[in-house]
Amino acid sequence: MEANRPDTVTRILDVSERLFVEHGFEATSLRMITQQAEVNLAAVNYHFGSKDALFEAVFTRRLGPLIEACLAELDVLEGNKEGPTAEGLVMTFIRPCLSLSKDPARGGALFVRLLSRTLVENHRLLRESLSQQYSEFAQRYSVAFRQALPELSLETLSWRMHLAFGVMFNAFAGNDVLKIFMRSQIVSARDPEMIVKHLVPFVLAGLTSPVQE
Amino acid sequence: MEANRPDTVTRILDVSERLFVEHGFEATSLRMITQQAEVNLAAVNYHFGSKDALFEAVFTRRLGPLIEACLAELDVLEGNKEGPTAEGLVMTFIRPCLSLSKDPARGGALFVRLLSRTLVENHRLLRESLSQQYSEFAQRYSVAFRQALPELSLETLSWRMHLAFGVMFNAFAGNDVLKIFMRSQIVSARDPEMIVKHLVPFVLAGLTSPVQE
DNA sequence: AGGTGTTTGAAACTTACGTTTTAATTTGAC
DNA sequence: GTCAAATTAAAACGTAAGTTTCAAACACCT
Repeated sequence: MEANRPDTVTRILDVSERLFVEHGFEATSLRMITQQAEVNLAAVNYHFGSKDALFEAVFTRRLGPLIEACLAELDVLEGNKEGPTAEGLVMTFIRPCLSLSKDPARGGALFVRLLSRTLVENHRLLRESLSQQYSEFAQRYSVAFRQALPELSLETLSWRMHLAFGVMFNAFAGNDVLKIFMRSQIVSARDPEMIVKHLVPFVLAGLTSPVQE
Repeated sequence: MEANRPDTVTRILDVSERLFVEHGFEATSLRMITQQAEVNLAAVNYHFGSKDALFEAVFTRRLGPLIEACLAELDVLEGNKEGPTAEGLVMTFIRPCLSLSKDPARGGALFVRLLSRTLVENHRLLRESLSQQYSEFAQRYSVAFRQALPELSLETLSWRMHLAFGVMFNAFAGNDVLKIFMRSQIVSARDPEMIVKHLVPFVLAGLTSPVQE
């Protein structure tokens, strides 16, 4: 057929990624996917086994490299003489997200939105398979943030990391709470450069704010 | 039958609220709802018309009062002589959320989670019906934050409000990004008092952080 | 008590879903 | 070119979904 038309598996993954983000897992039918991917209905079950397995495949295709990129950035940062700073740590997460968001070949910002959706939906995939698979990720960041912000108690630091990663994920996913209420939403809310420009100072301020007594 | 057993409509709403949060709109069937609510299957369509209308009813039952409570807090704050502070403004939103979260009779923290889920899922209900219905909410906060933080440019302020409301919603919804990766999640992540203790300083720091050049 | 409008109950209807099956087609090695 | 394996195509299967129907039960007013 055509030269640069991706193969069946890739076409299914690409279309699924987009549709899962747009409509969610449950509301996306295999017939929608196979129709838009221009493949036969049975192709999904043939190549992936089930709709659940397809979802996992869509997910792991992007998450693995993203985590790897963060860990690689952490390696570089920890190679420096002086210990990691909060800003340096935040950027080890921001940069891979930004890179992913700007690369259409890797799904652009789609995957971060999918990740965000899946998180909120509390999928069993995240609770079971992935949680222990990427436990190194959280472990490394926990240790590094303890070094970068030693003046914070363990409880406070855990909470701030929780809040910081939450707001970062949300920002990259383009989740705009205020858009429900506002007619004029932020026009640049999904421009990756703009995200970083405003997100990083916000997160850093929250992370490094002096503890209240 | 029993004395304090709520009527059919209320039982349906209560069960729906919980199930929509747990499984999402699409994955929650009317048969699940009517079974747990101990009402007939046809009762949903009789009282609400459709599953979509039921969802809207579940939603508006809580959102209206929550918005009203925020606006009432804003009224009080704006009645003071000196203009509103960022902290005062944040608290006008935090207090009603906290109050809702602590009140089981009003669904406790369930509704905030439903709101968060619905936001991320980008339901048409939020895009269409509710957006203009509660536009006063965003309008009032926009004006008030402009007064409280006059040194920020309009762009920066919009972004910070966007990020601040995002992290506040997320915190109250108990969305824990790191829980995918960590075995030991924050145990207190859904204790309302703990949320406020750590959330408010974080958000305030982000909102009032000096602008970078 | 009788009668009217409202609510509930049980069943069926239509549709769409994920999956399976079987045959046709294509691919790749010898 | 041939044959076996892998892939695609088309159709059907069983199930569960939202909705509708219609009769029975209930509530309320005079």
